[in-house]
Amino acid sequence: MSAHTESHKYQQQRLQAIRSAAAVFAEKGFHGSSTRDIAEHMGIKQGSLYYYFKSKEEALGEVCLFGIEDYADHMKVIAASDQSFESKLMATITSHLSSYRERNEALKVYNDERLYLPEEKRRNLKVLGSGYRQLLEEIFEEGVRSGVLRGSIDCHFAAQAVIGICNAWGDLIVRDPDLDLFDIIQKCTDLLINGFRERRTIERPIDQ
Amino acid sequence: MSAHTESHKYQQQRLQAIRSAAAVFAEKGFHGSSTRDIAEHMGIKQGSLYYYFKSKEEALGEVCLFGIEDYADHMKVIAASDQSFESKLMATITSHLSSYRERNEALKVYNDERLYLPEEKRRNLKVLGSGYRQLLEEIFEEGVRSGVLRGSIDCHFAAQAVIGICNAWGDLIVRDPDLDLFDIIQKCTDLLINGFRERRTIERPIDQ
DNA sequence: CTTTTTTTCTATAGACCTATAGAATTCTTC
DNA sequence: GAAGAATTCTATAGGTCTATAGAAAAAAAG
Repeated sequence: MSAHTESHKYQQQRLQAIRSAAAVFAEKGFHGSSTRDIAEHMGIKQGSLYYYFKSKEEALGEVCLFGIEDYADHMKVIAASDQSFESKLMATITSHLSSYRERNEALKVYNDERLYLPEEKRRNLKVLGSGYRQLLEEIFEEGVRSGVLRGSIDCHFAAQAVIGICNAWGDLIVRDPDLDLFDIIQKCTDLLINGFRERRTIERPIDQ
Repeated sequence: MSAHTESHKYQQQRLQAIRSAAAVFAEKGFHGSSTRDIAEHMGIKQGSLYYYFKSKEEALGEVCLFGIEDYADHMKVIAASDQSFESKLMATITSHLSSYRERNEALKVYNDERLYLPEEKRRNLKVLGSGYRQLLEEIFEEGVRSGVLRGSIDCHFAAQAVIGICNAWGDLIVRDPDLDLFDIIQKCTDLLINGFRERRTIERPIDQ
């Protein structure tokens, strides 16, 4: 029963444990992963993992939090910035998809496994996730007010659609490292703004 | 070791077993579900389940097949039909989303759990899934040729995007039975065709 | 009603998994 | 380099899970 000085090494290793759990959960799912898998991934023995987590479930909670947290933070920066609607949308998609490619697997775990958390923890996480969606929704509302977007669109639907499409492509990106991230970002943005229909009027494609 | 007369009752019960497995897998995931859960769901004892499946994994395989099969069949009907691009797209979305709401949970299991199947079975399923996407892609190509869609769009991207957005909304639909299916179908179709941008030109909204 | 076949049940072997306890090791600090 | 603290290890209790074997029950056939 250690008195948790929260030493430097402890913090470092705990972070590593979260990363390892994220990688393993992302590949095999929460129930398909064993604590042995996670421990092996970080180069320690199974029992030692419990120095950092009080249970496997706590590990899942930390991974989900890690996944959504700075992701939601990033959204705040975008929402607060002084860009056009189109730039904000593209920045959102870029942030979302990049996080799948580069950052870590925690976002995927948040998306796919959080429902295995106990009710209460899930509610806490939902606050962050809803906050994210809310900010995105407000970006759309602003877009409508400024006349860039059609007045008839449902901003709640729009925000969900962006998140959905990003998660779908995120999964594909994780599975296929050869996919061109920037190409997908552009096409997603283009789709959401312009749709697929041919127009008789000549209009600039979205400027980046 | 029965000689499998494939009696009427056997077939009936096996189908029930697949349905039960689909329901349980959809709720708890493959690794989170036990054979006891599945058996209980169909009102028999755990051991009896092995009269219908040789392993839990085989059950997953059957569920995935069941999920994608008539779903892909339905796509063939749509693709072969003699409708406008817009009608075909809407029919596709309708079929996809309705299957989440009404039919069964097998499609969700196909989407989320098939990667836990052994390599070979996964390849077999991939044929069906790719066929589905292929048909959708061809619908888009036809749309481009007929001038309804912009010539600049990437039809492979478009098909993936449709599938992605349908799966994303499908998950939401499963979790929230109050969502208005037809409303979502219309908004998805509208988004994919027209995008969110305001146009100065006056154009009819998509006719249904 | 008896025999045969199909379906379900009970019981269990054998594997694996989580979480804990206490020993062993490594790192700090004096 | 000795004492104390932090980290990792080994070993295991106690639980659950898959899959099988053989008995029992139900259904079908004669």
